[in-house]
Amino acid sequence: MHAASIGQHFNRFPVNADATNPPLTIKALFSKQALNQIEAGSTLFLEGDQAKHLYEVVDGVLRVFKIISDGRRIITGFLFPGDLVGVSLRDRYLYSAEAVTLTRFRRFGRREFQDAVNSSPSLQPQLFDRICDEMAAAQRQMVLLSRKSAEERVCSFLLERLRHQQQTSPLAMVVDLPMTRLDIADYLGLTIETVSRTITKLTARGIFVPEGRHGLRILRSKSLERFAGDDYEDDDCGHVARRN
Amino acid sequence: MHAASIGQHFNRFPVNADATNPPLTIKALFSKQALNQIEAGSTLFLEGDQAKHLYEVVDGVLRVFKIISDGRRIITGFLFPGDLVGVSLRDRYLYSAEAVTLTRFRRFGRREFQDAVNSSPSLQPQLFDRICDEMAAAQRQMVLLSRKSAEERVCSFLLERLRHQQQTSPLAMVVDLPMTRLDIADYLGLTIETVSRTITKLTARGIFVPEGRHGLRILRSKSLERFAGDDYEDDDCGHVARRN
DNA sequence: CGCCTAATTGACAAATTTCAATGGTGGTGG
DNA sequence: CCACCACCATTGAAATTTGTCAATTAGGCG
Repeated sequence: MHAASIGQHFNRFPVNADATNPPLTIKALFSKQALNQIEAGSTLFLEGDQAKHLYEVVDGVLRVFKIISDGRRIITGFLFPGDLVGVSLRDRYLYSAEAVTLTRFRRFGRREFQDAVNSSPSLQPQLFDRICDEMAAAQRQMVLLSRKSAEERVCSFLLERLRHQQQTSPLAMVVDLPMTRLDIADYLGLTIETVSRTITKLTARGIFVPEGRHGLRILRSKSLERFAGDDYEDDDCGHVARRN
Repeated sequence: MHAASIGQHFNRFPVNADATNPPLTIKALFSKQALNQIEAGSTLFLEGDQAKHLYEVVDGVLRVFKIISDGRRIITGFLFPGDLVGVSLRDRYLYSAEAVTLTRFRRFGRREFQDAVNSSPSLQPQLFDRICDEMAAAQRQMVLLSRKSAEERVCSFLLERLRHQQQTSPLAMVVDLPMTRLDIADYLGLTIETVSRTITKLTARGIFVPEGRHGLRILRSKSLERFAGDDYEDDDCGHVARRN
């Protein structure tokens, strides 16, 4: 993927937890905070709440979503260990956050966090990087929601998850999906039925095999990539004629 | 709209263009840069290019987009006078930018911009605010693309444009649409035909009347709001049934 | 082992896209 | 100044994709 090759990540610095020096990494900053946890299904905060804190997911998975009229839900993202919740917001949360699974997290007062970042030149680029990642992800999602077919959406999602997992276990070929089909549907802008049918169809084609209810063993990751539909690196310059 | 009530805007400070003091606003920072312009239809930069500059639109309109396989185009945003292009990016542009109309702009080296912002405590919150706005806009767009009907998308778009124009001329009731229907379609994740049909339908309902090819006089802005589908501020908890 | 909920599957409906044709507008050159 | 051309927009009809509604199946946990 293109985006992966783009940025240097500054958030892999060695951790300095020494109390006399300011922390060198955001991770170190959070590591001093108390560890909390919430049950699967419970709410971390609601859209519109005063945004008093920032959160770092330590363990588990969160879903971040908005609700619009007649109860339609849009999951704008899932958050995994190491992710920050609420980096780019002002005084109110723009979305709600719930635990998909039992989730442990640390939190930080927004004001204190800002102060810490502002006073540390080494933290600023890290925060900026995180924000850029968030923005890039948002744009990828807009592409997905705007123009991709159900099949492309599901493949993109699985690929995203696979790649993410491979950052920690490079050889992993089983995509773990702790969230429900409804969560996936609300993330991909589809219905539960369409997600299910698409998974069935891809299974039939031998792209993967289900492994329990929350796992898919990827058999042909190349096909997955091909079906994901973001191969703008294709033949030539990508300025070719378009429909009609 | 909810988002509008959320943040304080720090970018309305009085401009200090005095050469001896650092500029107090991003606008002031840019105001010292040379004015350039590009023709309608020409390219400012391409996705994947080295991101050497940041741009401020002075006059005109830009479209910002990505292209995926088989030439599908996704316009992730339009940029109007006062907007910045490329605040949240690393070393490469994540999207291409083209002029919709003749556009005048100023630009700034990214490195210099970062330095200026980092060395000025008054600029930092301004930049942060811009980034938050960008993120909030991206999320609104995800909601739109994920779950809204064609009618809701078109109404949301027109409302967005109307509100934007009313920031400068509060009583304006004519939405100016300098972009083509294809641009609108690629922004809303629809086809040109669906956009056209939807506009026809809304015209028939007396929501607005066309004024030339690039203008719509809004007659019933309340209806427009109602049809836009983001009335989560409703009576009570926002889980009520709606519309038609 | 059996229940409960999540997931799958099927038949049908609805919304949007696709394909095709027509209409309109603005610009340019005769 | 008008006519024509190119491009953009609109409209219609058919096709396709996805959503909706209604069963049915199957994991996983007590």
